[in-house]
Amino acid sequence: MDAAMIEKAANALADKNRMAILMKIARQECLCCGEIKDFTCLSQPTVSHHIKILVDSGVLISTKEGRNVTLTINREMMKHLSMFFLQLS
Amino acid sequence: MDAAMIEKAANALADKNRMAILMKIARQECLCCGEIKDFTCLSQPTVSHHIKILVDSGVLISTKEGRNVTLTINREMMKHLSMFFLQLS
DNA sequence: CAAATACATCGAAGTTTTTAAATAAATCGA
DNA sequence: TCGATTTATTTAAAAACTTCGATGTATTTG
Repeated sequence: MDAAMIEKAANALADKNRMAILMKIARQECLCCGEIKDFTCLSQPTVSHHIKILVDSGVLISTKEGRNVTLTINREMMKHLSMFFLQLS
Repeated sequence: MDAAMIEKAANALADKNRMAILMKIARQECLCCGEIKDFTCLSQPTVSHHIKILVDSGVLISTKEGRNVTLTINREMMKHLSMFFLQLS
């Protein structure tokens, strides 16, 4: 887990809407894109864009189920992030 | 430590140069702005701008000593960040 | 006090990001 | 197969960010 990966994950969380999506999924265990669209006040393409950033950064994991995409927290990434900041404390 | 504070800290680390500054300070214990300017390839106003973001977000602590500003890691913030991600893991 | 040093602020240029409408692609149900 | 549903992509505009030169402010030194 080098600085570049931390930076990428940080970038994914450096947005109000993406942070809200993360917290929502943290509470609900998992959600699909449509549910995230309903939950936020964003358009479908915008949600798709944010989801892509969260998944590409490794913060979320997406699994396609039929025509739905289910999103869950990447708990391994959360562990890595936790360790990174613990080492700086 | 609410989501808004995490988001702000994440934003501070969502930049290559700011992440490099954090890692440098982590290794060197503390630095002043001039040393950061030398270490990076950035102009003095740009360094000042990045330092401000890092300090305002709570990631770094700045202490004025004469005409120098010394920067250290805010280890309490690092602990909070570590705990936040641990809870999501 | 004047000059030098260290950092902050202002203003502007260039780049990136966020956003949504339009459209495409894939999948499901009838 | 056809229409509906779900998500992705393209495109374009607006907002935000990064950067640095010029300038300002505070502090130290001679």
